[in-house]
Amino acid sequence: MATKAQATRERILDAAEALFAAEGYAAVTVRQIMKRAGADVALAYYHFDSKRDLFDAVLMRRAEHLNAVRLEALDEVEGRHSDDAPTVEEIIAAFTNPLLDLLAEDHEAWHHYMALIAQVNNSPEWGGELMTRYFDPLVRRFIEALRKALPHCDEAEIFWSYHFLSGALTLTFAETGRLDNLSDGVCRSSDMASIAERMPAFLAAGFERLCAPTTKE
Amino acid sequence: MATKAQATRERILDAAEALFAAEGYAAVTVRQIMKRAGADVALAYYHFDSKRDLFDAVLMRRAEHLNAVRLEALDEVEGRHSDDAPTVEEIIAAFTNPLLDLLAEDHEAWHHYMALIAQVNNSPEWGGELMTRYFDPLVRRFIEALRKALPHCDEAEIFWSYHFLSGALTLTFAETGRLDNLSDGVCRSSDMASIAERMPAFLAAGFERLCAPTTKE
DNA sequence: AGCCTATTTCAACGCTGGTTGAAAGACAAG
DNA sequence: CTTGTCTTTCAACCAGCGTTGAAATAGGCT
Repeated sequence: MATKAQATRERILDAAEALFAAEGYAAVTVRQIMKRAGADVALAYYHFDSKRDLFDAVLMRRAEHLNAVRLEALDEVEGRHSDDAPTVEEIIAAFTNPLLDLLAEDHEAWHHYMALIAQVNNSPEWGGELMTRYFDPLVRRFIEALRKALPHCDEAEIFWSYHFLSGALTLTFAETGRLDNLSDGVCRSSDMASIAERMPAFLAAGFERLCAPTTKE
Repeated sequence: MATKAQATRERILDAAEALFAAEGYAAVTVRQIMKRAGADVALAYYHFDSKRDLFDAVLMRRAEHLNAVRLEALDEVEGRHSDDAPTVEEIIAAFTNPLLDLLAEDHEAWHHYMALIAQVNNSPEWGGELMTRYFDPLVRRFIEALRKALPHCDEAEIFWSYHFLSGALTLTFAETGRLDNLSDGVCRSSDMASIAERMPAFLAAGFERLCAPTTKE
């Protein structure tokens, strides 16, 4: 059992996660990471192949857990509706609530991770490929569920709606402080209860409006 | 008329904009920028104080124009409604349509700019401060207009809704290719007509749902 | 013509980046 | 105690970074 080495490996990942989240991949040096982790620089290259490999490991580590709990939440919602389909808002809540739970459990860690994901999602260099690699299977399951909840809805409307959702979600969970500045303190980015109350409702309304058979021929 | 030097200055800004948009501030070197601009490295430091100053100049250059045309669009919408208030969707369209117009005029340039803004908006390091510095006056005007269109609505609901809008908008205009991958080609990030048809409607529905006096006491 | 200023080039400085090879330490098995 | 493997440290390499000072060029005044 290499439990001691595993622990340092985790410390390295934690340090890298925090720094990458705060300043972005390129702005952070391996030396900074290892200083924060309290270990020698060269040790990074014992546990990981390269800086880039370390970055991938940071992304991977929590992606698996996150996908698992979200899948569970979706299954739970679908299980509650054995005959009818869940509402759009319920499905979206199954997508966002697990995040809120994880943030409640360990805000520090998951907050860093979410801030990092927001940057990746919005990067032309990485957004296309990395988000697809780490999250696509789960997202496709959610889109499947949404399609059932909106049976008369075009495929394109659902994909576009999901894309709007993705942008709103990643920015919101990134907690950049923008909202705090803009609202002069009326709203706080870190107020998870406010997010839980508002985000699923807001987004569900968007889905339903786009999928309503109104103006389009 | 320093028209010749102005032209090189613009070429430097164009090159910097494209590279910063594609790879982020820290990943891009001044040498790369000047190579793309077809000029000597040192010339960057004749026209700008530092790499960071160049970055600010890139952001500033189009921000002013963008704010101006958006303000014009909002004034135009409000002018059309001298007695009643414009609808939420009209106001949001006044926020997004100018972007679509600019992209139609010169896609290359404005696409780079939007991709850059998406990264800034989602960065904890810059999102709070820079977005506030460059866009706040305009955003506050829009929020004012929205407040009039939703007179019974809480301030907090409007700020949160705007925040969701901001995330959806910046990711969408960043055109990262994520949507293309996810939808297996059914939707294309670069399809501006699809955005124009769907985004204002989607977001307006969200605003209206959050501001509807239903469940909240 | 010569001059003056605005612009552009050249060559370099000091420093830090990611990365590595070899040596040292820890520690379990024999 | 010795051996061997896993983990950690030390010291260094070299390419490339942001930045600068001084020299070259260009182009409008007088």
